[in-house]
Amino acid sequence: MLADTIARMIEKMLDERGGVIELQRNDFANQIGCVPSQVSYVITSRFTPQNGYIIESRRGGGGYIRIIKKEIHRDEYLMHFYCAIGDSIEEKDAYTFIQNLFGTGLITDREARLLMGVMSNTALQKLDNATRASLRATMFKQIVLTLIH
Amino acid sequence: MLADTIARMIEKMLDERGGVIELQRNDFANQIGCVPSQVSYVITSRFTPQNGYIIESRRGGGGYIRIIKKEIHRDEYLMHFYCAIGDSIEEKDAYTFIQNLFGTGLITDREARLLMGVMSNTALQKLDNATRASLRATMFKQIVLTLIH
DNA sequence: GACTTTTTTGACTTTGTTTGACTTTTTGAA
DNA sequence: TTCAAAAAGTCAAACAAAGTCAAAAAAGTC
Repeated sequence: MLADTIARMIEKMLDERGGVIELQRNDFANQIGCVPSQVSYVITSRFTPQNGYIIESRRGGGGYIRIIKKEIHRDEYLMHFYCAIGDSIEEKDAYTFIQNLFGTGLITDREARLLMGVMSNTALQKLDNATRASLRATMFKQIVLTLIH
Repeated sequence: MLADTIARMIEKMLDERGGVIELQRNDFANQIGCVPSQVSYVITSRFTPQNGYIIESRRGGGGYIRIIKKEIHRDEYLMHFYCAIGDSIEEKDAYTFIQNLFGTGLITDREARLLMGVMSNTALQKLDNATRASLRATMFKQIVLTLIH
């Protein structure tokens, strides 16, 4: 499919260029052999802010479309995270934290589920509530340390 | 019966293709000589998650239906694993177990490290030795359940 | 044979893609 | 300063799939 092909091309370029590219819509479309608005379509449907991209552009002579792949400053974010943990976390908050890690792409879907599993009340059912919560905090710190690695 | 014929075809393809196929509903229906929704029917009635299949699809130009057969070996192995866990595990044995999961490709390197992290004596330092060990067992069972998913 | 469940079919809906015509913004030359 | 050319943006129509649903038909069950 055309749209996918174009998306792959853009991704590859982003990879090669360290996360920022600038392209001229008409030229690019021409090169591919498609209509210019197809390029717009691909960009608006795939390179969205939700997916971690920033788009900037300018019209007129010498115009361009700039695509930037947002890269989260992992370690910084993680340190921040580490500090936010405190020394006791409820199951619900733990889930939110994990969702967050997933949301920023620091862990995968599966990792999220694994971690929710081991932190669930079910997994920790042997412990009383206070111990559970405090344990989660320690576990979390351990996770962050592993991610910083 | 039509539905069964189609189901057999799909199973055969899955077999030949190592458990993953992608098909275009209209083409496929055409090839068989049936109406497209018949294909949908077969998929929803036979290739269900309960039966160990995962279905993914996309509409629109270049759309497809992807059918994935979950490995049974995996689940079998995991059940075995689950039973082997017992109700108490030392740190060292936990590591061995995790290494095992990694060795058989059931978890990734990173997942292994994350899990070792949360199961380490460090993470569980608040607890006395016996509780730690028993907790690890519960956590492990939770992990296996997540992996079976 | 009456009743229930499963299958078959086709009409209609929703989602995703492609294309082209038209609009807006920007630049540079007369 | 004005205007033409060069971009990119917008939008809607046409097309390409897959999804849904319900009625009719067939197959089972007792």
